[in-house]
Amino acid sequence: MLQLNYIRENKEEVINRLAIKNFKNADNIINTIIELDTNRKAAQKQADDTKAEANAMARQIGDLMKSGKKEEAEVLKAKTGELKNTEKVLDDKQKSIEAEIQLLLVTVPNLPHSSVPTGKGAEDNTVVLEFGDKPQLPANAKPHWELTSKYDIIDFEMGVKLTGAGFPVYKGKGARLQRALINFFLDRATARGYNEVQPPILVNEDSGYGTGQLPDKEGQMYHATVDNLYLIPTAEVPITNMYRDVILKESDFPIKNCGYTPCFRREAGSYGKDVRGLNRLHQFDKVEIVQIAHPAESYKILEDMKDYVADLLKELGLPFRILKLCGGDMSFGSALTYDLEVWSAAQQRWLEVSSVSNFETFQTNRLKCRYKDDKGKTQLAHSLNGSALALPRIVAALLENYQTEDAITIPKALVPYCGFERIS
RNA sequence: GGAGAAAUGGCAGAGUGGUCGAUUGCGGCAGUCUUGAAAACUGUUGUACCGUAAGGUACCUGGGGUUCGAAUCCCUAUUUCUCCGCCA
Repeated sequence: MLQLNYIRENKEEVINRLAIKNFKNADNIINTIIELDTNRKAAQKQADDTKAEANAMARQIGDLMKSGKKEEAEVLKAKTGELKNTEKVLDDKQKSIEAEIQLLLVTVPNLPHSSVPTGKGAEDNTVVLEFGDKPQLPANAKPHWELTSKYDIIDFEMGVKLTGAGFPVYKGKGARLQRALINFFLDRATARGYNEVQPPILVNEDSGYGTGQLPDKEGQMYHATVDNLYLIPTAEVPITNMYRDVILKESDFPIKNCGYTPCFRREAGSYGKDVRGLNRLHQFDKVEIVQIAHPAESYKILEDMKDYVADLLKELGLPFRILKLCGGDMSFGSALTYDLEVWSAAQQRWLEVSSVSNFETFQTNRLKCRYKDDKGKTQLAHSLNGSALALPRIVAALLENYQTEDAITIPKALVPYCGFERIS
């Protein structure tokens, strides 16, 4: 959520930058918000003045009572009735304007960073790095969904029986590979100074709002309605919400957390070949890295996070590329996003395995995550997060890229974690 | 799940209808003293909104109510603690 004061003071700039995100009707919405805010201020002034008057009168009545002047007190009491009514009306007015502002404000996306390229969609993203050689596969190379059944390591049909499509059952060395990847990712992250946390995978409504999944992406989360809890779509939600309503000290920075959780996404509305095999699941495993940063440091940190994820892919020996997303392809809350995609050799396509973003104050404004600066003033912190990494597509690329005639070779870095060198 | 108790500022802990945004202690910050530090002493120390400012308003877990006036009384939700039950 953008800061109202910032919108007021930088109206033209806000409208121009929203254009880069292809946000429709920005001019109209921003002007309406500012106008409503002006009304709100006037309403608050009136309400506050009325309350001040009522408070003064109550004090007077108290004094009169104490000094035994009951009749005078009664006279004043009679006067307060009208004041109370006015108070109620003005309060309601203020509240309804505030609600109106809020309703509009949550529809406005974050402003893109000045380096974000313009563009409409995925085709306009900038490739900032392409790394590694695409492997030459044997003539009869198979896509991962055939390999998984050939070696009996992932059972999609069993998942359908137990739950439904998009909930695979990992078996034998397939299951072990999952565990190996999770441990590998967590070990690397902690070695880089991230503090490992194991958060709940169900969160309440407040947390959903805090990181912005609610209200707009309500339909994308599984909702346990009996207790009004949501299954997390990413560990970003609980880990970032740990800093909801928190005032930090400057010396607390940098705050680096990582965590493994299963992630749950309804993925309502996605069908077709993109969802085959491991390409798109309803439940999957992911290690997430999250930082709360000093605003002056956040872009340096973003680069560092991006480079860290790239290092993971290098260690796994997967060819990858890094994209800087254009305005039209960026997520709602992000100011700058790098996507990391691995080359899936049998599918002959890039698969997104990580998205690393700086949200600047967009999340922390809603979360009320602040710090005291050197002048003792409270300021909003910056929040950043990235996948490091999501498992399914990594597994897909590993299986496809490392396949031989009769086996799948495990990359060196993973062997100590797997306890085997090949799947055959 | 049943019965009872409780929730106050960074922490501890007073406050049971009026001048309480809240006594006090600890912690934090600034200063005095000191070569420096500690100790001691002095001062200061929540957040948000409105206002150029003076100042005003709101917040004592959340929501609602009683009252001229609520941290204080009532209702409700949540959480915590104790006892009982159940249980990985």
